[in-house]
Amino acid sequence: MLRQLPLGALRAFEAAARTGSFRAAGEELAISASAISHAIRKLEDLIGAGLFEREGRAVRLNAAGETLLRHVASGFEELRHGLEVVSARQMNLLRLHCAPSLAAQWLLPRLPRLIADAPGLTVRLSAGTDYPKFHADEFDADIRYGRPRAEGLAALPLGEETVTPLCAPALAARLRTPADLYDLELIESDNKQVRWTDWFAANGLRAPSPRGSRFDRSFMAIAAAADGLGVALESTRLAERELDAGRLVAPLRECSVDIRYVGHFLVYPPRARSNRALRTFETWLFAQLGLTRG
Amino acid sequence: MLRQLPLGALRAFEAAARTGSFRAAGEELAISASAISHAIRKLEDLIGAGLFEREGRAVRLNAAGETLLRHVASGFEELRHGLEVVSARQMNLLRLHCAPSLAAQWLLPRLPRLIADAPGLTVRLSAGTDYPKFHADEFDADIRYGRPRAEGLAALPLGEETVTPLCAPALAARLRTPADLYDLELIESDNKQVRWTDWFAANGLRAPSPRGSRFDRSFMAIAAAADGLGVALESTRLAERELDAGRLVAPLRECSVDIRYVGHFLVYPPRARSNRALRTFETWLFAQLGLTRG
DNA sequence: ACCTATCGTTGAATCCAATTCATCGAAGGG
DNA sequence: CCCTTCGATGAATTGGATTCAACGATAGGT
Repeated sequence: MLRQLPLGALRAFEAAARTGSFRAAGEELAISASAISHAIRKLEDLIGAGLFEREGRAVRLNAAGETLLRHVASGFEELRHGLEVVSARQMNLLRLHCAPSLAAQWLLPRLPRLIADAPGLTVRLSAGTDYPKFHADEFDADIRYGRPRAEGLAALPLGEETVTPLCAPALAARLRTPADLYDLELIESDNKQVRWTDWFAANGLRAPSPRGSRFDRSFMAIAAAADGLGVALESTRLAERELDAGRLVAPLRECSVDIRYVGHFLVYPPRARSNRALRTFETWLFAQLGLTRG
Repeated sequence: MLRQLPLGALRAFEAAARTGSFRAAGEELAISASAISHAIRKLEDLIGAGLFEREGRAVRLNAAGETLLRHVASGFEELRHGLEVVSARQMNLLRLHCAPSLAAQWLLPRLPRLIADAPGLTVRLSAGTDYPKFHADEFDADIRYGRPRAEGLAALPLGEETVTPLCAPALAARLRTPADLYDLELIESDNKQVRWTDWFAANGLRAPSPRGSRFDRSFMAIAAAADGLGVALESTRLAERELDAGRLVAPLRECSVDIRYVGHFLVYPPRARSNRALRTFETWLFAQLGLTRG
């Protein structure tokens, strides 16, 4: 069934259709324009219909050609990607997707350490809120915020994080008790599981009506808080750098009830168990978090 | 970028991986087993890793091979399918998807007439309740029950249908007024927009509590009614054959309010406008239904 | 244990399909 | 009007895919 697939001709067609020129296609494939012409003629004879409109010395795809191009392009892309995946596995490449704030605040600062700890490992990191589609084999693993709903995926909780009010040192003097928050600007983070309402409730207080800035990324809320814009309610893990550098402090940590919860998960398809790069990374990640795997 | 895709080797790999045998792969591709061996060795050299485990005279895919096979299989399938689509267009083939009951009750009996009316046209008909995915180019058009939600599709209403109580002639004697239905078995059709409740309401009566048989396909409800199992509430278009043959009658047609509504739609992607087979079919379909297009 | 059949491997030889070459016509740009 | 660029075409060529032939390994039968 695949026996009579004119693969070479299809490759020539793809290049010609994409570039819109036989000459350009030939250059791309390092063959002559004549070869492209022959190949496309062969295809057209096979299907019994034209694929290009010849207009003088120019060529333009017709409807059938457009249709064929869609299929052929995605088909070749799939082949190319398949080879890339198995090659990547061999070269110890980890294709990692990560929630944006954790990537920026926690993972990126540690990448040099990872490279040092795991010689030969190379990491390709993508940050985004979209959920990567593992079935398309675009990524080996994902660190995501929130428990994944999808079935058939391994999801390892990355330990508990502590959520507490954070602000610049200059503001901390005005913060002795949770009730002092009523007088300050509260920075709200969207898309988070723990919000100001929850924190006030845990401390037996009514949350004030919404005011202050809103951000839809934790790292922006943290940066805003460090700039003195107000008090952010964020995970100490995500604010680790600012806390260590003294740009942020957690003034109520000793005199309030902080919220602990599991925010992030390492997720990958079961078949990735055999991926050497991922195994290396998982071990390193859990060690960095002070966790034992399980 | 596609220049160095070893297409021939990938084809050999696909056959070998699928059949699990180099010899079988060779037979399928009409080349020798030796050629398969050479091709796969070339692939393995290229990616720098093995794809098969050699165990004596047997070969078995390893993890990398499994991964590559998934991609390569779907890639070739896409190429093959692309050629099929453009070839089909040329041979005046209409790949039609259709709601099951309309296909069985209305379209199938008319197919001989279509073939006669449109010489050279060939039809491939699939019946199913699933919505065909046009982006995968599996079908040229769909006749579906209910207005389609999807955007970016042309959806032509196929005229109004009349829904009225239908039963076998033997039962019709006991049906003079809508109220007589209280004494008879009512056949309920699931997945329909018009149900007994609606019909009774339109006739100023309270619907009796559910009793009688239930079917999830109209053609089954119609067959059951023709067999004397009770009274079905169905479209006269779907019951056309049984009504013409006298196996079913519509006893209340003259003394009740029947429900008229648009149940079926012809749906296709905009690009299909240039499809000759579809144009032929659309013209024929509207003529059969006594409709003017628009 | 022995024989036989089957399967995959390997390197050299072979061959045929893909490609090039040479030439042509057509169209656009200056 | 000349010059350049592009694609088409058919015959010639070439190099990469394929076969060939010999070999090792394994399984099954007797």
